[in-house]
Amino acid sequence: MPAHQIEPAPAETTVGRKAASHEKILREAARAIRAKGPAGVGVASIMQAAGLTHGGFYAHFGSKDDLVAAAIHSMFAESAARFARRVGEAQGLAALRLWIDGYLSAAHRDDRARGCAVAALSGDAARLDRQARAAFDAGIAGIAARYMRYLPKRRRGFDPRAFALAMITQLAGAVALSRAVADRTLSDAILDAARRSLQARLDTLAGVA
Amino acid sequence: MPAHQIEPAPAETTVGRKAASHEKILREAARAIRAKGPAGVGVASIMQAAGLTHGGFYAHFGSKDDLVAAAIHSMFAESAARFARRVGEAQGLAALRLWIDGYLSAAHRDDRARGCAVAALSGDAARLDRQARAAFDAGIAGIAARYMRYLPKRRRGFDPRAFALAMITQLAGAVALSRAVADRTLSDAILDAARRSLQARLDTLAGVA
DNA sequence: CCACAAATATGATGATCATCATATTTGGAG
DNA sequence: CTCCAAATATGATGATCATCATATTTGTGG
Repeated sequence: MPAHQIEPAPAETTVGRKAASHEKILREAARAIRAKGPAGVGVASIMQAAGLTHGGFYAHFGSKDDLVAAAIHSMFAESAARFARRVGEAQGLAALRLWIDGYLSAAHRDDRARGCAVAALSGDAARLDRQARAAFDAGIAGIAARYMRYLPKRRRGFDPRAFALAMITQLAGAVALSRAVADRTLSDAILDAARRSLQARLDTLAGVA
Repeated sequence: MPAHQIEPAPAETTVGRKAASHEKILREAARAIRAKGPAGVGVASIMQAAGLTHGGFYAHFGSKDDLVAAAIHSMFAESAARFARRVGEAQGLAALRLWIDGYLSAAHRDDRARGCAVAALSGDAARLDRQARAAFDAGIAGIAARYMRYLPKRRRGFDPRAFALAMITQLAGAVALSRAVADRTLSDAILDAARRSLQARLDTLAGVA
């Protein structure tokens, strides 16, 4: 019964083409929204990036707000996949160390369009509509849960959830600020400071565990 | 020779009125830009908030971009004053502890229009013009210098500048994310986690110092 | 091979916005 | 008390944008 949700429709068929267009629009929206902000990007330019014209948009999404919410959802799904790919077989704190180094890298800073949604959209999310904010909240909760799986269990003096949340804000805050400043040296120093601070906190955690 | 820069012109005189209007526009711009983002606020609505009509704007600022840059400059000046007022006579790490608790409070989260420019604008700054970004960079450098004055001196294993930068990103990242999430409980947990993490890092620093 | 329906394109519409040209108000000098 | 210049207001202009109505294309079943 759920087979039709899994099987992609043949690309040749009409319905398959519509689905392909839908995905393309979503992918381009996710890129553009991260790069220019939800308010900075227009429906027409997203459609053009997807190789279509603006008029057909409303056959795919009910409104721009709907698109933004769907795009945010897809960004977080992308992030989960990227996390899995990057940490690979690493276990425990070693996995988080790998993730932190990639997150706080110049490459991530310089690829806003494909980077983490939290770093790209924390400043804008508060101004979005209910749907989009719900997608954002769900994404944050998912990231916190993911980090917690690689942290020690709760015990006296250690709260894994609080650690995970503090880690998210340190990571996203550092990347956001490193993009905000124009001076390259300062930007690099910000990433480096956050990386060393977080890795040192993991050292402490390892020592106690 | 610099006297005329200090003496405010009498409010009754024509030139005094213009200066008063200028200040009012700047103040309202600083509020609106933090609340709605630089792209989310229009010249007309700022002028209306200042009790004027849109047309007179260009007698005060050369462009909206000029206004944004000036507003960012004034936000950081405000922040410096707020810091001094809040920490009062406190010295060393105790001063930073006071500041951290105020920064990571629900009151700050809920007053975006008058809060820290870093938390409000980190996500938008990268999209602003040269002038505005220069004002932002200068503000960040000023904050880092301020924090460093309350930290131990540089020594083996401790880099005050790196600590200050990591602190800025943790603070601003946490407030930005606490505003982004719609769920109040999660928002409170984010602020609390960041506060505990930062205060614990200051504990470590005090132990070593 | 043809006609229908789904997918996409073309082309409005009304709203919002930065900017500017011109008109009106008003404090203060004569 | 009158008139000038500075300050502010009124009212365009052209651009961009979300949305929608209508036309055109195109794959596919008959």
